[in-house]
Amino acid sequence: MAKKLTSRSVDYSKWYNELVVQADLAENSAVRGCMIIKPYGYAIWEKMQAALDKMFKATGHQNAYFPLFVPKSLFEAEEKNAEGFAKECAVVTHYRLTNDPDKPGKLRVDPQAKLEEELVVRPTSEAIIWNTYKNWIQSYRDLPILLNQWANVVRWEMRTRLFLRTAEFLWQEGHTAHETQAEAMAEARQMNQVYADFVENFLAIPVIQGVKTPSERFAGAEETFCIEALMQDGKALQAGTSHFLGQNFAKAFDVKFANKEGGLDYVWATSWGVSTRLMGALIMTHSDDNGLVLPPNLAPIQVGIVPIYKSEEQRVAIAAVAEQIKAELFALDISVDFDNRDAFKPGYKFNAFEIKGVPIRLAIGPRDLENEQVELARRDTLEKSTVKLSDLAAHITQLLAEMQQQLFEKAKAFRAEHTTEVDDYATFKELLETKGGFIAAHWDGTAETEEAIKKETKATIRCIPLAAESQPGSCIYSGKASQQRVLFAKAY
RNA sequence: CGGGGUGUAGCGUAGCCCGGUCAUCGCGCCUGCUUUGGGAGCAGGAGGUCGCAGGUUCGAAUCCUGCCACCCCGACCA
Repeated sequence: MAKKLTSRSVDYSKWYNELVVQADLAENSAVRGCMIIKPYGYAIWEKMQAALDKMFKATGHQNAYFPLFVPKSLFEAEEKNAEGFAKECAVVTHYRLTNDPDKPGKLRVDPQAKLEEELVVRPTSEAIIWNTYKNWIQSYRDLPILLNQWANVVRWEMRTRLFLRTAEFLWQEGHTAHETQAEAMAEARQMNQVYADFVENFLAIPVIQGVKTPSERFAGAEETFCIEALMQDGKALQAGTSHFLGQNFAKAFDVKFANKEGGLDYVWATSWGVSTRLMGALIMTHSDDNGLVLPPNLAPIQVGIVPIYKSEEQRVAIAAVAEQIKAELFALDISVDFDNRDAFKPGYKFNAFEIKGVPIRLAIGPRDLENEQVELARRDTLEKSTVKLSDLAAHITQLLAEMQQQLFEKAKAFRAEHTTEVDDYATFKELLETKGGFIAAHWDGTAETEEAIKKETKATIRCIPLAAESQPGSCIYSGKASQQRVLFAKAY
């Protein structure tokens, strides 16, 4: 079962994997590095999708869908992007299988069916989309294009882990085209802000907004904005990115438009995405030794009801009350699961709801019936209380909102405790090994220093925070002058 | 692709060095009874080509050879 999270000595990865399985979210597939998302896990993803989609629409975006396959010639058009992803591409080379003459009953790839041009399974869709935008854009009147697609992508990573890094994953990717640099830059910033709002308000995970250093930038981007979160084991997790792509893709795919002055300009671009990795962030931010803890806004089941009875008569009477509560909460748009299965005992059901992270659990027994009350247990604090039936709906409505807020505050307090300003390299190294978390330190701005620190400590610059005030200092590694602190951490 | 390791029931495992009632145990599953306010107890039961293919031997989960798969460490990474 789960071990203590806070101890540095535990095998966190084991804890994480066990938790994912126990909470019934996902499992490894027979396909290498791929993941099967189970119904309960997918329900959470759907909630994320719904909330994000609403925010995208509110900022003027529409959904569309582009092909899974990218012809190699298109893929390689934007050199930096192609180079960045080349090492992790799945490639389709044939389109047919045939009976194997040497092994009866077996199939082999038909050598006759070799594709004229290989198809890359998209690791991201800039190439195929910009090849399309070329045909859609002639004039400034065609701009901006503000599209998003919900899709799967494939990145053939060496090492995989449920939700955090799987060979195939689900995500949304926004791809926008603009008339001016300023407009594209504003879009990239806006979407990073949308991500920050979403993750903080729905997942209850506090994030730091920042920009990536050149070496950590998305392949093909001129600026990468990101939101960085801190997990309970002190490691950082990149939760979302938004890229200002400049005119790189427009130039690679020759996307020009006639501007208002009658000249011809290259289009300015952005792309932005978040993935099922957010599920990993959710798990690692809030969960405890008893299992998953879900913020009410994302919980597929917000209230679980457990009946406690001895006789069939009691069971019927309790079910009547439970159904009534369920109907009342349903009318308030609160999702309820009344677990009336006779094959399981109450203790088992308590535990099952706990593992799944159901925010509020109600227990109703004969005692409660008599007193017109229920026992209410909240998942985050594990506290129990007794609530009168007459007050129940109002109480739950308020409590759910409160829990959402408190989970966020708790995570924020944790992050504050685990963010340290450091001015010398010895302390920096020691902190990484002991306390972990974010370390705000001065950096001379060179890739060499960044690389050296990474080699020596495994810590990377997570981001240069947008909100940071300028503060002169000297680089912890080289001692050279620096104008502001950046955030270092070991990361997933 | 380098270094290390592991394949035994749905899952997790013992046995392997030292061949011979060894196919072990736990979880899960099925049946019955008793239970039900924090993961039930007892009794009975089902389920395994011991990764695959050869070899050595009277006899192989165990020894040998070759394959295959997976895991961990490194390079890579949302």
